[in-house]
Amino acid sequence: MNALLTSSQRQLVRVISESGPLSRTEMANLLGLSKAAMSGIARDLIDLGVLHETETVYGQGRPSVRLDLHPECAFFVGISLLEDPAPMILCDLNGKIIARQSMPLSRDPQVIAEAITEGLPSLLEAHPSAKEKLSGIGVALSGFVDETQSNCVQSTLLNWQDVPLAKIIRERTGIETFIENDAKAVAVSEKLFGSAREIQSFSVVSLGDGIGCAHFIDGKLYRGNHGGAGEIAHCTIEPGGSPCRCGKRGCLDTVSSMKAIKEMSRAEGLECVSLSDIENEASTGNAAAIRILHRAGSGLGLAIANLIQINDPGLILITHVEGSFDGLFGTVVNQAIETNVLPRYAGQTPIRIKRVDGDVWARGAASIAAHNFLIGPNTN
Amino acid sequence: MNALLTSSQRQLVRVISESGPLSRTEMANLLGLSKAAMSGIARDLIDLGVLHETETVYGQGRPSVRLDLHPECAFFVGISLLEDPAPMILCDLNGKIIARQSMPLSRDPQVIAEAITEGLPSLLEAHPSAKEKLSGIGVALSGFVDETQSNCVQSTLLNWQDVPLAKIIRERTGIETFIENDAKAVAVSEKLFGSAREIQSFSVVSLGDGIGCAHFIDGKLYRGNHGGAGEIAHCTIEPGGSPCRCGKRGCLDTVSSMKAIKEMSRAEGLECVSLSDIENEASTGNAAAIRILHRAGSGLGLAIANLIQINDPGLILITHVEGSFDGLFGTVVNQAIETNVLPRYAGQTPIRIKRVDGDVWARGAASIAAHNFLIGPNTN
DNA sequence: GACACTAAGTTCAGAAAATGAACAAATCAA
DNA sequence: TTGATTTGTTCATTTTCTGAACTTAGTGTC
Repeated sequence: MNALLTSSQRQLVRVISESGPLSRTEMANLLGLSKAAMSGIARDLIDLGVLHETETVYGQGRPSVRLDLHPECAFFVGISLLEDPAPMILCDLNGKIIARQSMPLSRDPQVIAEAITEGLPSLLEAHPSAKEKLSGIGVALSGFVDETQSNCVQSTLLNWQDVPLAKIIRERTGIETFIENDAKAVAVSEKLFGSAREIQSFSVVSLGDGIGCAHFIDGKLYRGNHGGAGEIAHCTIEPGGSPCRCGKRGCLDTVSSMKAIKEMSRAEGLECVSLSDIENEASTGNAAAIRILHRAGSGLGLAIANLIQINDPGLILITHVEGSFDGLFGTVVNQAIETNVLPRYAGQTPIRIKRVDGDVWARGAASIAAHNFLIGPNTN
Repeated sequence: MNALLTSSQRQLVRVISESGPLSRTEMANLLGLSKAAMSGIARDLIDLGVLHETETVYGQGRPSVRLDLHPECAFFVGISLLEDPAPMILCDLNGKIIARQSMPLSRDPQVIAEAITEGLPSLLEAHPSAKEKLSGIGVALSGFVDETQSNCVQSTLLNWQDVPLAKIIRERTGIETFIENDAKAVAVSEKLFGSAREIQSFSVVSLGDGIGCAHFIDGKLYRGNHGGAGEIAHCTIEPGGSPCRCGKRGCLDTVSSMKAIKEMSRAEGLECVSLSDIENEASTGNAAAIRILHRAGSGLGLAIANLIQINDPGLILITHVEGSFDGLFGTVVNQAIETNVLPRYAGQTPIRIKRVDGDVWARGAASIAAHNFLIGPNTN
């Protein structure tokens, strides 16, 4: 179906997915087409079930009718290989999750493909229309993915090297499949479903056991020359600092990741199992807890400040699963960003904090499939 | 003339400017058009004088004829407002400088426009065809420029705030004019005329009295949300370090710029007026000189490593006017990059050093006009 | 409530751009 | 010399877009 859309239809779908519902006239202006051409394109897409008419807006003259993507014109499956068991969700074109289950995680791509194939029927069971209009599978994983979103070039976590996972799953299930790095998948889902819809250039920093980061530049996910754009976790923050598992020293990952914070706490003899625990300790005046949070926060803040200086994004979106940004840690992060960004820019770059639930990765994965459905792999 | 080209013609011109001479069949494949369509488009562009046939390539079957941009189909004037007197050059579509003169620098935009208008006749005097085909003026300056390349949002050096310089010059001379930040202009000239032609994503770091940086991402200059992408000079490199004129502390600019290196030398009592002098001192074992170069080199290396980690560019091009990269400074920069980049990427990002002459800025400025002529402001 | 006024969206003939297929052109290989 | 091969052209046809006139569905005014 994707391939059946003409290039103008594609452009229109893209514009709506970025800007939300628009009238025909508005779309004609945005795309630089005549009203006549728009009229035809819109009619075709409505007939195809891709668009539908929504609200009517009254002003002077004939009211305009806004067109939006029909949320149920396509459905997507998203799978996260970052957790065990691996979550598997079904969602519509708006990113709404309509079914959820899980499957065992494996390091063998064939076994993964098999598990997905076996899991699909029950996932789709209660949703016959989704079954019919299933348009793609997305898989999120920790590692480097090539620009075709088909091959995992390298994954330490899964111990992979050049694994054509997408092709394997595609062949096994018969469904169009794309894979993506975890942080990049989250960025796409924020662009497509989330709070960064209308922003052309922004970066997502995802804070969890590790630290991920991905950039949208001029409306497109920028993956970098080796798929490594956004590897902020291994920026040197403390020159000559603690050794990192990557082989260098003083990486951001060794200072500000949740894993690092917890390890530092343990080393200091604090009995903390979560960020909240450490925040609590700090708020009661525990010097070690304060020191750890300060170090972690200023490290992350410095890295983000560098990112702002280098790329001048329109938004920094920090996602975190655990803890909160209301405490000392968040305060220090914000302060460090302020003090390390050019004064005339400080405060000019919106920093948005978003607490995400356990579905982030799976939803991100699904958004990769949705993105390929909407925009297509080749951005003409 | 620019406006007279159709969108297909534009695309073709762009492809050739990126890939160099191509046969009609190759272009048809690259643009996804039929041979028939290509044939017509090529004919039109040849008739317009934009393209011309170059070498004939023999293989099996009918030989193919490569088409290239006609270097004399358009001429551009480039002016650098970074020096006094301000250089003013005339160049063709290949970036070849065919005339050169200078004009007095001023802080008054009206006076600048006047000086340009007065300088044009003598610049064009010996080149009647250039006079006829003059297609644009480019101006490079130190400061922030908005995305329309018309307004200087802010320039400390010129003490400007929201100056619509391009419009003023355009109105005074009657010639299409674009302005650009110095580092970004150099990046464009490297993409258009220089060694980064075929690379889609790369960063230029220009080392001089100050440090500039600009990114090409997916074949387009990325200027950032406030035009501030590439402000690497004010990344914090030494937290809590020396105060910078920007108001922060420990900026790269305070450690690694030529100005900083010279100031540090003076503070150490070294009688050095150029980088070469300091390199000489260092090579004879002068501890202070070695310390200064080490500090400056590792600062710059760290900043570039951060840039690589964050953006994973296909090339880092370091341009420098003064000194050389053969000595201690260059060695330390390279080492610092190596040790601060993810080991599995170290050495994967080509670092190219380019010594540039005094025409860089003016040629960069001209390339901005050329870019707008070739690709147009709106990238459709 | 009749009337003008406004702006959205449609229709349709015609222009513009791209295609497919057949063909001409220029070479190599045997 | 003949056939194979590939580039590039031509032309009728199809696809896509435009301009202008028109229909539609409201608001504002008297």
